Amino acid sequence: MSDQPIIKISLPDGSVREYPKGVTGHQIAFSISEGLARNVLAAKVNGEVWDSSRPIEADATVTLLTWNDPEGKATFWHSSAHLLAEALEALYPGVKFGTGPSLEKGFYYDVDLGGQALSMEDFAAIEAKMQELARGKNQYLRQPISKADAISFFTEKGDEYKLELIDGLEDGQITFYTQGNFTDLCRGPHIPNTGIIKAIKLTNIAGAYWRNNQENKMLTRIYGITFPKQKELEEHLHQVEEAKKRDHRKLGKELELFAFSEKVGQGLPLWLPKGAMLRERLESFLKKAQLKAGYLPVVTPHIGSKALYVTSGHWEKYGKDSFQPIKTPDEDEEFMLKPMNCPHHCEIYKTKPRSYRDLPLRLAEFGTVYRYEQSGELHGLTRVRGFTQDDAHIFCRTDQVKEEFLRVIDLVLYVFKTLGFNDYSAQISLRDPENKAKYIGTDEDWEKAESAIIEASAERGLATVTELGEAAFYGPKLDFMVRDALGRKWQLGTIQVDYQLPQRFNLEYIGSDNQKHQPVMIHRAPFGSMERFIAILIENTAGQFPLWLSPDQIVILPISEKYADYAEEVFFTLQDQDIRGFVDHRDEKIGRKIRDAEVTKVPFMLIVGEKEQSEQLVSIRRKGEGDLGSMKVEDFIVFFQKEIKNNLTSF
RNA sequence: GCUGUUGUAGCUCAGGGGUAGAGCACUUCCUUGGUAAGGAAGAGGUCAGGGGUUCAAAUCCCCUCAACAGCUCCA
Repeated sequence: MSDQPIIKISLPDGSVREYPKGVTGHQIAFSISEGLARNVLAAKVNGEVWDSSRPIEADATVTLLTWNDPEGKATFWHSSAHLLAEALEALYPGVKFGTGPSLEKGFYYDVDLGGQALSMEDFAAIEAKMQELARGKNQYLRQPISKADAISFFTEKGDEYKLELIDGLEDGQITFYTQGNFTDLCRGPHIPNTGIIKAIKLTNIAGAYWRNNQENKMLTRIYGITFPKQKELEEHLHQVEEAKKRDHRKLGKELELFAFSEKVGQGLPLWLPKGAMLRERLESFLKKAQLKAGYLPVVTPHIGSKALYVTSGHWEKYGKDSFQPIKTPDEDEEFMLKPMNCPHHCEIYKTKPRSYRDLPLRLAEFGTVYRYEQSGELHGLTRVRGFTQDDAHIFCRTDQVKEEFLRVIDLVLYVFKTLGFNDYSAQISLRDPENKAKYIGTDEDWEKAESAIIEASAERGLATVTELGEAAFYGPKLDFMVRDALGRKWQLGTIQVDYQLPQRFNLEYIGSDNQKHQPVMIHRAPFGSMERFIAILIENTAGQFPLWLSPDQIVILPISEKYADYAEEVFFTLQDQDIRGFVDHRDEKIGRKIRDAEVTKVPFMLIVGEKEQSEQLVSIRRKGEGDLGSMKVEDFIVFFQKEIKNNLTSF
């Protein structure tokens, strides 16, 4: 009616429009343009995402969400999960449902098929059913429901998982959503109707524990992804294929960087010559920076007596799940493969009395450690059982913690920047306030350590996310997380403040007051581990490493065997300038040699034939770019060294 | 650790109850070639390992190991 109350809707462009009370997101969109109305998937009302069909009853700030908004996609995929569930219920009567959320890319639904096995071969039929249901353009209908009615609905259906979820919900806050013949317990929101879902692909199937708890039953998790257009699905699948080509396990084999052997053992990488050279370069790069940053190198053994880990607390915490103790001919004598370097470093600290003038003491070691990771966790070089940490422990006074922490952040950022790791996130990992028993140490120490990390991160302007319950058992951490080619997240650099170990090892120093004090320890590793870092480096660069790291920097390609001597001469000149590579003496045509050099990702090809030999030149070809013309060998050396200098700045 | 899938030549993969296949790589020979694959011949496998069914098993069944995907874990 004309005297309907009016409400004010603020839109993202700053405009404020008036609509009758009860207007929906869809109606607002329609008043702007028909095209927008067609594309609206949901509406963000005062910061909360709503169905675009839900009436707005008061003045509000509204953002209309489309496929271009992350929240629009999330809604689309969540609704797709419901569509999957509807298809499953149609094809597998009696199926029970766990949860079915959207993901960063796609969605899943956890289901219990009552012992019936489902495989990827069944996907085609399920996808077809989903397509059929999508074409029905069924609306997603929201329905608030009382707790009692919700319980009776799912009791009748016999779905104990939904009943368990309802159990944790508050009466009056419960909603159901129905599309077609399928009704689900769901907070929403959803897209207007199933017809918007045009392209459907089920991608994977795997087990997942109910409510993420190992003690619970394992459900079948079905993953999928959907798009509003077929073309977008095709593009997505293409991208996934491209990403697979960057997988470090594949490239590591192809480029002969590392290998695994069943006989050596699971999760124990073998570094091949090219990989070892790459790794050594990375090590010396960091060693150089650390020397400038005031670190002192130390070297400690690969094993330590069990007593060392009893003192550190690692024995109690991880003893059962570690490689088991090494015995000696001496009864009762036991050693452990070291799972961490810190206890050894604490003993180095204790080799002499320390004065406050000695602090901070920064002890650095590329220390190889061994951890018995769960077999299901092992993954290429990113999760292994023997790996080398670019470890260091900073022993300092309480008043130096923040300054030291800041200096470590700077070092980590330098490392990341030099290696082109721009896409990282900084995560502050604190202890789980609900479960303090998992950790050692007093509340006071934890609070001091946690605030030191939070302050230092803020001071360096890091964009951080905070995760509760992710701390190490002895202290909070600042972790630098990156993603691999397939989008999985891994921790690389880490900085941890620790008040516990100094206590357990009775570390002390004499202060200016001539009294004994306890130092604070900072554990830190900019790479994290050489193995994982190199894995990510391989994936980031697709195996095309920066010139200074490349195992072979140049290859010399003689046109024929007649120029072999000249090729050797050029090679030795370059080798004298520390330029790495080899001469391709094979009895092949130049086209073939070029192709093989391209495939093995050698940055520079130096072609030598009659013309080059007679004029003392080399013809330069850059991988991926092609012919750069001819130049004198000396000029190439200058050019080459300038290249390296440009992307390898010092700390 | 759990659930599922997979395991055939150095690599990528086809095959499938009746003597083991291809391409690339490798070896030898021919070719001495100018900017992304020259030609020919040859060699190479206990079909992951163990057990079972069968006249016969690489193939079917069971166990073990490993890899892969996800979950759980991660000092």
